[in-house]
Parts: sequence; C-alpha cells; structure tokens
Amino acid sequence: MDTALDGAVRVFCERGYHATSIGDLTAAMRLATGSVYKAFRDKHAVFLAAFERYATVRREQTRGAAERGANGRERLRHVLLSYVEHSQGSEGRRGCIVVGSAVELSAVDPVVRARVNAQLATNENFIAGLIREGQADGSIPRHVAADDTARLMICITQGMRVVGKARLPLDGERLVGVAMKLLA
Amino acid sequence: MDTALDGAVRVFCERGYHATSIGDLTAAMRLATGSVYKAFRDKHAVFLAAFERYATVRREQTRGAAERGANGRERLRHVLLSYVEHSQGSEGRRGCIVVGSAVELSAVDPVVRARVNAQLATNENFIAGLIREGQADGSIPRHVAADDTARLMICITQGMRVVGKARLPLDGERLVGVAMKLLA
DNA sequence: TTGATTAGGAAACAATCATTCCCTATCATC
DNA sequence: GATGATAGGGAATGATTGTTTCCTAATCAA
Repeated sequence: MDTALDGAVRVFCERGYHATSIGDLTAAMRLATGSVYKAFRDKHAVFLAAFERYATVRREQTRGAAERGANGRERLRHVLLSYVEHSQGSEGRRGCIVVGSAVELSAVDPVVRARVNAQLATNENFIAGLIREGQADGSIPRHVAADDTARLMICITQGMRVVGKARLPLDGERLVGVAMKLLA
Repeated sequence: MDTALDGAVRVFCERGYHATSIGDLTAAMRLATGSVYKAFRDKHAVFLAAFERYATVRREQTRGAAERGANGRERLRHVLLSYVEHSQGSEGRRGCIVVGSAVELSAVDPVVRARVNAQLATNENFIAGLIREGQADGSIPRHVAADDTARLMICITQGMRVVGKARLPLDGERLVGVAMKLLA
C-alpha cells in the first residue's frame, strides 16, 4: 500500500491535483481503476493519503538532516542544506506536494488548507526549536528573534521549492551561507 | 480588453490553470464563450495573456515601491515590504500567477516555464541591481554577495506568496527587519 | 439609408473526466 | 474438494470539459 501511495505522491507532486487524472493515478500506483476506488473513497481521499505519506517521509528526512549537526546552529544549517538539495535536480523538478497544495487548493479546499497550515506550523516550530537550542548551547546569539526568524526561514524553504520547480539552479553552500547571516 | 484580462488574471490567480473552466473565465471577463475564442486562440492563449498582464502590473508596483527609498538599502527594504503586503490579505489569498504557474505548469509546459524563468530572472536582476546601487551609495557593505543574496531574496519573496496563499499571517516590519540582516 | 464587416452570444460537439458496476481470480475455511 | 468471501481488474456511465459553429446585433463607411 505504501509503495502504491509513493506512486501517487510522485504524480501528484509533478502535475498537481487537477492535472492528475485517475488514469495517471492507476498507472503510477500500478492499480486498476476499481482497485483504487476500493481502497479510497474518491480522488480527493487518495490525495489526502498521498499528502500524509509525503509529509511523513519528508519529516523523517528533515529530522535526519538535523541530527548531522553538533549544535543548534549546525543542525539548522544542515536542515537548510537538506532543503536546497531536495529542491534541486529531479526531485526539485518533481516538486513539493505541500507547496503544490498551498498554491493550487488551499484557496478553495478547507480540508487541504488545514493540512497545509498544520505542516507549515510543524516545520516552523521545528526550526524555532533549533534556534532556541542553539541559543541554549551558545552557538546562536540570544538577541536573535526565534519566531520571526523561523517564519522567514519557512518562506525561504517554500520559496526554494518554487524556484527549484522552475528549474533555476541553486548552490547549496552559497545560498545557505548567505541565509546563516540571519542567525548573526 | 485590459479590464477583461484583469478578470482572467483574478480567476487564474485564485484557482490556477486547470481548475479554471471556460465558464469561470467568461464570468470573470464578462465575455461570452464565442467572444473569448474570437479574441484568443484557446484557453492556453488566454492564460499566457493574463500572465503577461499580471507581470506588467506587478512590475510597475514593485518599481513604484522601490522609488519610495532614498538609497539602495532603503529601496530594497521597500521592495521587500511591498512583497509582504501583496502576499497578505485578500490579494495574498488570491495568489500570484507566477508562483502558480511555476508550481502547476512549469513541469509539463515549456512555454509557461520559459515565461516563469524570465520573470524570476527579471526580479532577481532588479534586486541584485538595488544591492549594487546600495553598495555604490554606501548604504550596503561591499562584502555582500549581490548575486547570491538576490537569489535568496527571490526564494523569500516566492515563499511569502506560498505561505500568504495558505493564509498564514505575515508581519511586514518584523519579517523584513529580520531579512535586512542579509545586507549586513 | 444602405451594405459590409465585426463583435457578441448561445447552443451543439467531441473528448475526457471521475465514478460505478460487474466480472474474475485467489485464498482460507469447512 | 466445495464454498464463501475478498481483492483486483476493466468496461460502461453520466457529467463536465474545451472547442466549434451558427446566428444575431451593432458599428462604421459610403
């Protein structure tokens, strides 16, 4: 089931919700039409399940990137670097389902909007936590405004997914090097 | 004609390309079906025209915001503030057609992708120019990497449109206050 | 006033969409 | 080995899509 969902994630990321037909889904999930509707109520339910699946996978990847740092500041740097990498290349061209949902659906679909907001809040809290962690261990100055900086960094990460989807090249070291000035 | 295009811009921004039907377009443009197809080859052509119209209007607004500053640094600050304002409230919820195109179409539509890239490049060059202007007039330190900082600021502005569409509130003064540390 | 050209509007069209229905294997249980 | 239940597959369906066609109204030159 998770492997079928991974297929749904791939095609929903790439084309978005409306441009993905049931035919595209059955091909990507390796399931027939009837089987999809036996496992899910409708296309919208498939999308919500794919959204959750994507969020889970990405959360683990981001947490994993954070663990590569020795203190709060380094953990945050690795998280930002991870975002740049995931925004580039084939995965960057495929796109992020959270960004896609925010842009394509959040205006007209309250359920999706709630999921998007929850995901953004989780990420923002995680980043704010890393900043406070860095302030506690001395790697980030006390005068840095954790919440405001975290919100700006959410803008940065979401924006990277947009320009990554447009295939603009992003240099991780240079981009993150500049972004780290926000922690000065 | 421009007033009809403004209607098309509004509905394309809000719902994106695929979720906008010809019926939605005729209602928003106050034109009958046949009239739309007499003025444009097909729906795709309407979208491209709406994209250009949007880009033109936004360019003027951004240039206008820049003029409110006395030096390079202040001009850039006003540009960022303008982006926050446009990413908020009803206009923020409506969304940006450039971000929408990048996310929804750039993966499968080379023509749209080229327009998106051109628009991003124009904005990035404008910001980089403001940074160099500030370095020339002494309001921005010489050691700031203009190109890298401009690219990161593009990520910030595009990201603000994403979180603004998701209806996350953005405090202009605080957010831009943090972002200005990139010019230190 | 007349004639010709253009813009506007609504119905008809084929294609595609999401969804439902029914059939066919497969497997465990009796 | 027969049977019942379940999962998977594919054709049929009704709605909706983008597009075309045809007709009417209006505008402008002569």
